[in-house]
Amino acid sequence: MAAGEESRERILEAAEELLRRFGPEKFRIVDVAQALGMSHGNIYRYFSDKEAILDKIAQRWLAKITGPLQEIVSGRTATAATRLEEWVLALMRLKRRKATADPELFRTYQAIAEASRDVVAEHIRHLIAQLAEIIRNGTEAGEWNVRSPTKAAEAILNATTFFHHPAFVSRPGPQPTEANALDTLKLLIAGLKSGVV
Amino acid sequence: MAAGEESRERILEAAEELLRRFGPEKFRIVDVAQALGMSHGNIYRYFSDKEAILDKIAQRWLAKITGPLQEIVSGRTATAATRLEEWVLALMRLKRRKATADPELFRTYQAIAEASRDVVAEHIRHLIAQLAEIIRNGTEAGEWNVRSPTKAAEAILNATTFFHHPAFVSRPGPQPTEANALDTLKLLIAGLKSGVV
DNA sequence: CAAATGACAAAAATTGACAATTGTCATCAG
DNA sequence: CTGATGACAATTGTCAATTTTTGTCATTTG
Repeated sequence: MAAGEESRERILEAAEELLRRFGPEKFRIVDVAQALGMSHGNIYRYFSDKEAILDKIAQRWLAKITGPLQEIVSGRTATAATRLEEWVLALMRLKRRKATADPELFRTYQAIAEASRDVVAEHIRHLIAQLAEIIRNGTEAGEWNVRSPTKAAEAILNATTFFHHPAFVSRPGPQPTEANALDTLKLLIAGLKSGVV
Repeated sequence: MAAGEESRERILEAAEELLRRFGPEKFRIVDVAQALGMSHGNIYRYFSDKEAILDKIAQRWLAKITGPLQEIVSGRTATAATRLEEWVLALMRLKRRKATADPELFRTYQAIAEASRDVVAEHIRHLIAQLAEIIRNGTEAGEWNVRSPTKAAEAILNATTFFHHPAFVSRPGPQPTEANALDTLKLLIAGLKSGVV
């Protein structure tokens, strides 16, 4: 392990623990230091500031989304259409499950992710890349007729935002159903055949 | 004018003026009363509470969106596909223009609308009804093949949320372009031909 | 009698003094 | 020389006291 990497790791773990326990607004650098039995000044040897710690935690959280989705991208057993549907539904379910199981914690991660704009942008690029791969597969298999898989992937991610974006998933009140998502997906998938993108 | 309607109207006008000037968090019933030279207790003869005033203002604001869109719905000159595209783009532009022209004021209206959940729900039903009409026209004209125009309308409104929802329109940072919206719309419109909904 | 007042209790917002937190850095320990 | 400390100024958060605002209602006005 590279020099200092272990300390970085310990700090992140302690930080995440405190974040889960007390939420983002009561998250204190001094408390992280105390939990580790070190002076708070020392934390700054490993992270430039509080934000850098939160960025890293947000990054790890988002990786727990793209991880499971990658299996759907790589699992080449089903048709591309089925995988695309499954990918979107899985994204929707992953977010929903976390939001329902522990709304407090979900809002915590949502808040820190929202503050880490670059981290989120990278996450979105990753999601688009995954979707683009499924679309490319479908085109190569003759299932669809798509000139620009990346453009199509962006269009589909944008079009399904309502179903999986944390801002909507954590909204109070009635949520859209999977059936709603499938209606939208059916239209989009039919569109992929037609060569418009 | 029905009894008391004039007073209601004057109160709403004064309230909106204060709201525009000082924003939603500094909006005070007592100030509305003072602006009209009446005691604040008298306001409650016309509105059950502060929320009722804000609901009404939100309702009027949202009506300024559906109004212009209705012209696209009713103007039967172009093809349904063109009108559907124009309708979504118009919705996007209306929101964007307001958000860009005066971000502060946009956030004010957004905040009060967000608090008036029933008013927003009604607005969304209205939008769906407008879209459904365009879709019904397209189906009757043989342009598309849609069994349930309302379902299709919902699916399309959901799919374009990212482009016109106030929460996204008022987000800092880069906004999706009209070209992005058109990519999504092309897929959706192609889907309408295929009879999947 | 419809329209308006103003006094009132309860709730909510504001203030300001005080405490805690952040981030830096000169210094220390091994 | 790397890792850690603790004292420090500046910023940010807390909380109880105080003020303002809300919503009601018995009473007044024209």
